[in-house]
Amino acid sequence: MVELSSYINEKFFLSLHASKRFVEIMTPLSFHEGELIIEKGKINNKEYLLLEGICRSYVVNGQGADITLSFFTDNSCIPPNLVRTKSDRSILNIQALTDVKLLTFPTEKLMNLMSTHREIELWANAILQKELMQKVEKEINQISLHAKERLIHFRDQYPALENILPHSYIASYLGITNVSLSRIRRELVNP
Amino acid sequence: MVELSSYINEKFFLSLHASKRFVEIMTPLSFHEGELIIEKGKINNKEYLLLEGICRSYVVNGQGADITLSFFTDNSCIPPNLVRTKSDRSILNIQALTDVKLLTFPTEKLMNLMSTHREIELWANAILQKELMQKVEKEINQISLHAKERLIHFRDQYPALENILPHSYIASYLGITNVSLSRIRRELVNP
DNA sequence: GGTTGTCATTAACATTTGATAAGAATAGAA
DNA sequence: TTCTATTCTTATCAAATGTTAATGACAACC
Repeated sequence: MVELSSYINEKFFLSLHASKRFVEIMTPLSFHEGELIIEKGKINNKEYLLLEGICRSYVVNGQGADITLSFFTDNSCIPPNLVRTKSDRSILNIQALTDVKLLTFPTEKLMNLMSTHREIELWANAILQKELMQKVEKEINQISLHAKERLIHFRDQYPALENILPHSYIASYLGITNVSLSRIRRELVNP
Repeated sequence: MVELSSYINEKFFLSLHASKRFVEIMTPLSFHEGELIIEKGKINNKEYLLLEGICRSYVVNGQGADITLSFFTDNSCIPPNLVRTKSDRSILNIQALTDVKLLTFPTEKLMNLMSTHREIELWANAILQKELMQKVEKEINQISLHAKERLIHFRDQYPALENILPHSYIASYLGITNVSLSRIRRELVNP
C-alpha cells in the first residue's frame, strides 16, 4: 500500500497525503488485449487510472464503422465519468489495446474527496480541463490541417503507437481511411 | 426581479427556488453585433447565460485562419468557465454575432450555490455533459460524414443561422471552404 | 443615381481523399 | 515448415474538396 501511494504521488502529480487518501478508495483491475473496459450504454459510475498498457475510446457510427475518438497510454487518466456518461450510462466504448493494469474507484468517493480536499478538487478539475483542451485542439487540427499534417501531429503526440496498433484504429482517429493512411506513410518516408 | 427568476425558471429548466438563488448573484450584460464577449488569453472567471441573440466561439489557427468552433442561440448557456479556460485565462474567443443580452455571474458564486443546492449542482453538471456530448457528436460527424451531410445536419441543428450569418463562419464550422459551402448549397437546391 | 466594399456564387483547374480490388507481408495454427 | 487469415501496401479510377480568380448581388455611403 505504501508503494502504491508513492507511485500515484509520482506519476499522477498528487501530494503523498492526497495519494494516500486515494489508495484508501481504490481497487486494482486488469484486462487482456482486446477486452472492453467500458461498454456503451452500460451503467458506469467509476473513475479509472491507467497504470500500464494502451486503451482507446471508440463509437460505432450510423454506417456501422468503428471510429476511434482517443488513445490512452501509461500513467494517464481515463476521462472522468462526468464526460463519458449520460444519465449514468456510458456514451462510448473503452477498450484495452494491450494487456492493461488500472486502478478504479467510485465516482461518488472521488466527489467526497474533492469536497474535503482542496488539492484533490483542483487535481480533478485540471484533468477535466486537460480532457477538454485536447478535444478543442483535436477539433481545430481536424478542421484546419491536412491528413498528412494530422499524422505528423499524431506521431508527435503518441510516438509509440503507430508501430504497435492496427492502422485502422489510427486511421479512424485521424478521420481518414486505412488506404489513405498507408499512402501518407509512404509519402512521409519517400517524399 | 420576480420576472427574471420566472424567466430563468422557464427557459433554463430550474425550479423557481433555484432561479431565485441565481437572480441574487446575476448581472445583466449586453453587447452589440460583432463585439467580443470573451477574448482569448484574457482572465475570465464568470459564467454566462445567453438570453437573446447569437454568438460563436472561435480561434485563430496557425495559418491565421479564423475557425468557428460552436454557435450559441437564444436561451442557452455559454460553455462553463471550466471548459473554456486554462489557468483562469480563456482558451477561445466568444463573439456576439447579433446584438445580444446576457446574464453573467462569478464562477465562484456558482460553485457556492452548487455546494449548497443539490439541484443546482445537477443542473450545472448536466450543462457540462451536454457540452461534451455535442463535442463528441460533432467529432463523429466530422470524421464520418461528407460535407454535404454535415451541412444537412447543421441545418437541422440551427435552422435559422444559414440565412443570418456570414457563410465564412458556417464553412469553417463545417470544416470546409466558403467555395465548397456555396457549391454544396447549390447541389442541395438543384440536385 | 453612382460608387465602393463586402460577401456569395461560379468556373477552371489542381490536389486530396475515397472506393475497390489485387498483390505483399506478417503472424498464428495445423 | 506450410497453410491460412489478417493486415498493410499498392494501383487504378472516381469523387470530393481546395485554390485562385472572375463575376454577380447587394447594401452602405457619398
